[in-house]
Amino acid sequence: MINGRFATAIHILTLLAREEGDVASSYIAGSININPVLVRKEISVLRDAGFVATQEGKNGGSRLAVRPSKIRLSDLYKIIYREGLFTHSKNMPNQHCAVGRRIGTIMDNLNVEAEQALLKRLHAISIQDLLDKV
Amino acid sequence: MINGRFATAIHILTLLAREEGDVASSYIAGSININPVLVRKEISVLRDAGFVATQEGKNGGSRLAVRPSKIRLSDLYKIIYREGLFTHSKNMPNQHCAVGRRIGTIMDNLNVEAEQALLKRLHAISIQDLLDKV
DNA sequence: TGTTCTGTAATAAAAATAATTACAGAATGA
DNA sequence: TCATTCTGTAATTATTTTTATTACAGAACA
Repeated sequence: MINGRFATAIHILTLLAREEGDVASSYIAGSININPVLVRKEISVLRDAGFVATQEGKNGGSRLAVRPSKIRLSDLYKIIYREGLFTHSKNMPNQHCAVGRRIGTIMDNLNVEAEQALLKRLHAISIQDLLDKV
Repeated sequence: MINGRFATAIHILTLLAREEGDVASSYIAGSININPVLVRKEISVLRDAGFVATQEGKNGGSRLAVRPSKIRLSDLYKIIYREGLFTHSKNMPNQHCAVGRRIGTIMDNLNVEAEQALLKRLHAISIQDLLDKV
């Protein structure tokens, strides 16, 4: 679902987009109302993607590394749902049944279609757009 | 995610679309490789929606109640994800923070946008279309 | 009237998410 | 220098969600 990590990432980035200096993970966690460790983990993903920069040590924290208008939600989606939002069931369908044999491929194609539709829409929305709504 | 119940429903309907008479839940469960009770539960939802008809008792089972071309995946999606695929986190964000105060509405809007994009695509695909691929 | 289906409730097991604890290392500055 | 306050990350626990199982009443049929 689009919540969970995706919502967390959006919240983090929108918050950072509004703040001047380095923002501590505990502060961000206080705004989202989740555990600071989860924030740090998500930030490490965002950092790997080049969206944020982090300063360790006292008075440290994170800040945006690019302009908010450069962060599209489609990028975020791809980073976070690397393995596809619409994942496989791990129960192997019955291969002796014609439908069971084909359903895997059918669902795969469907997932691709669905994700493409989603990404196309998310591509048009940036963190700046969300920021404008705050 | 699009799997789980959604994939189950699609599998059930595609199977029923290929079969002549009433199909038992245990047979369907054997094709999907899940528990028959889950199949019966999902069928009860599909029945409430008017897509399938069920015959109880010996030699009973389910069959399609409408033509496969009349069942669009967008309909299925709506039936199954009544409360929205992209649901809320139940942690209330910090209302003393400007971002925390607005993020709920922002995510709600985003979810609507995302679902609309998804539904638009799913609207163009029917069970008949999937059947043609089997 | 026994057999074989369904419907559904209740419970248990498994998987996915989120929270917490713990601690080493980095930067700061008194 | 060294106490303080940050981060990063591993390990564990707790919670929630999803799936599976068990159980049994009722329907239809031969």
